[in-house]
Amino acid sequence: MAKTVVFPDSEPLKDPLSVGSRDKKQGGGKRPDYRAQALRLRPQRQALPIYSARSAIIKSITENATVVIVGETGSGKTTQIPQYLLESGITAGGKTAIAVTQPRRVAATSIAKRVAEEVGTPLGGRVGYTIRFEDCSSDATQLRFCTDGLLLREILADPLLRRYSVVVLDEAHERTLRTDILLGMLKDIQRERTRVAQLNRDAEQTSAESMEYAPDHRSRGTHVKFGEPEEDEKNEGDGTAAPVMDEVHGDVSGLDDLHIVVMSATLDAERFSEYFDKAPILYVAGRQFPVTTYYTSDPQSDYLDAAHLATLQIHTDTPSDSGDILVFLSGQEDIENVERLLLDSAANLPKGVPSLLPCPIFAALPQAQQSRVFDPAPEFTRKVILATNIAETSLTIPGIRHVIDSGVHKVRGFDPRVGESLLVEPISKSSARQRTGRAGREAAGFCYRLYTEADYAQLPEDSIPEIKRCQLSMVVLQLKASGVKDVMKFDFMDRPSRKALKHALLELYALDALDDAGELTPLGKWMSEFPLEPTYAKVIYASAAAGCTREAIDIVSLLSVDSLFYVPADKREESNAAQMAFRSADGDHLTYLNLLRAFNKVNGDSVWCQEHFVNRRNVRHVLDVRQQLNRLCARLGMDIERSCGTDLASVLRCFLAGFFHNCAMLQPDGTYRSLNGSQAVNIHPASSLFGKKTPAIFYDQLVFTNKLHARAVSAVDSAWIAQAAPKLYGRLQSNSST
DNA sequence: GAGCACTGC
Repeated sequence: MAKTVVFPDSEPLKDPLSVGSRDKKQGGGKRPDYRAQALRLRPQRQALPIYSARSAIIKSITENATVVIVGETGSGKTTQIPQYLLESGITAGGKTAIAVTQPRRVAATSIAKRVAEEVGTPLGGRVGYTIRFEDCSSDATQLRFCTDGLLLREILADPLLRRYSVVVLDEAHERTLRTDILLGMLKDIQRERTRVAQLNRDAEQTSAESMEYAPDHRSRGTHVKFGEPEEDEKNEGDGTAAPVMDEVHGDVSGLDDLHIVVMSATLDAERFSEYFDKAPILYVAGRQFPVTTYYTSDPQSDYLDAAHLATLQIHTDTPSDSGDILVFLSGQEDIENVERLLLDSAANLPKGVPSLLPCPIFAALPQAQQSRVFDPAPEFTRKVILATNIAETSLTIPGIRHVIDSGVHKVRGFDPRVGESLLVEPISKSSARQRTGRAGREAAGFCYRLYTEADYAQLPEDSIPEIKRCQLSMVVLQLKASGVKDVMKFDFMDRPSRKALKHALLELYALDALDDAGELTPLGKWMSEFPLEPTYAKVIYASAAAGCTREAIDIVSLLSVDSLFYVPADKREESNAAQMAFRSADGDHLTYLNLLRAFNKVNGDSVWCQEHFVNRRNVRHVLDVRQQLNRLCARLGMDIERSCGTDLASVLRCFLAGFFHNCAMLQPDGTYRSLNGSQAVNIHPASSLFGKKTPAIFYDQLVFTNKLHARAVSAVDSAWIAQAAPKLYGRLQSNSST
């Protein structure tokens, strides 16, 4: 079944502009000479390892419903295969398009740019990209790069993905939550498209007057009214209306089969192949420089210490022009510790040894400091990049020849009984190989694993797919909204536990997104329109009746990033003082709101942000989310300017419509206990309510690290909790008066 | 007394 592609292929590439329709905006004289540029890049394209397999790849994809392609780093699969498809004429002269999904936004945009250059068209013409907040595509776009999350949203609007004849899933081996949902849904869509296409072909043959399609299994749009949510619980919705084919599938005449291409970097291709009914697997050789791997002879009890010593050893034993050092650590704390150790040692290096410059990089680090890893090191200096997993896949740092692998990373986990966790765990073999590969991007390199070879042998082959270790309420809502009746029977490539699925169903039921029969309610359908966790969508819904939609949208947007502030380890006091300016006695939600207002007042001034330890990039992301939610809410008929003014208690109250499960009460001994599980809950030290004895609180999330921490906490009156969830907590008395 | 990485019409 599996075959290796090594066929020579002498067929020259076609003229990029002679294939398919031409771009609309031509002429005018001033436009850059795209064609000349494409011709210039052609020799590079033809020199890629994958080029020799070009015709075999096209043949396999056009002849099979699904093809799995394994290509190592540097094979060129990501940029070339989409172009081969474009050249193959699979888009029926431009009537249909090709979608290529990426797990990350930057990848989608940068690859689209590169491919547009190679094809010889302006970006947004025949080749374009679409990511959240940014659409660089047009009606002429036949090759669209997008994030996998975006294609998922597209399925909600177009359940059969009618505009596409091919969907390419890149980086499928990463098994992100969205890749896994896409895999399942695409399999479904492919089956339905084949059926419809067959009917179309039959109809063409017999020219039958009326075609009959099987009963529709997808739900139709319904609407939700605002103003009196108490009253319209029951009599809302039109779910019983007779199905109208066009509303569901749109025009299906002429609809053809959907081709799926699964691209993966590792050798777990067999599993993808099995999942897609034994789809053929093509292997494409990559181009990587050799990396020599070393293990420690004994297990290391302290990997921070080991990382520090290994760095010094490499630095003194190899010439400084032999490349920079990249150290993989688990998180900010690790990184700051190793940085401190290195700075101490760097100050005491023997004479004649070049300087050592530690460069930390992790997601929460402000942009300005992140970009330092890309700056060339000063004269006679070697850079040591101290990184989290961010350097494993998300960004590639040039100049790296030495990799030090601690063998650990932090993993977000979820268990319906224990809740969410964030713990340091050993990495997988494929992750270790990925880290190693980072030393061989530009030349032969070295990888130093801070664990023994025997330990390596014990590591799991692959990490557990995200879908098996995260909350599923949003996944389930999305599946329900795209017409999956029984999520327990959905064909997941890796099935989440029954418990986790049930937990999600119960959560959605509690939020009134599902009814007694487990069917999507009109409110549930409404909530699924939001690119948000269902709890947040519920808060926005409740804000209409509470008269605080403005504030609800603001705060929900603020909660969509995980660090509004950046606190360097050595400036905790200073930053605490600076943050007092925004602090609300009611807790973090209103503190964040104050921050947003202050940020807007100074127009996001970067000096102001620095002085207040505000993460500017993240607040700007908040503004993007806010704008998107504003538009969506306006479209759904909400009054987005409806504000509660100074009555901010009503916003907090409104949050309980989504967060009644996330409440805790102060105990006589000064600790907190959660209302739903009676677990001991600790207010996170970064919270504005830390150390305060607030009688009743609700929190945005509960995460176990070394303790169970409530992050983003606000004070509430327990009577509000009783009113938000009378069946669960109706007995609670108010704690505000007296 | 302390936060891995992503994503969303």
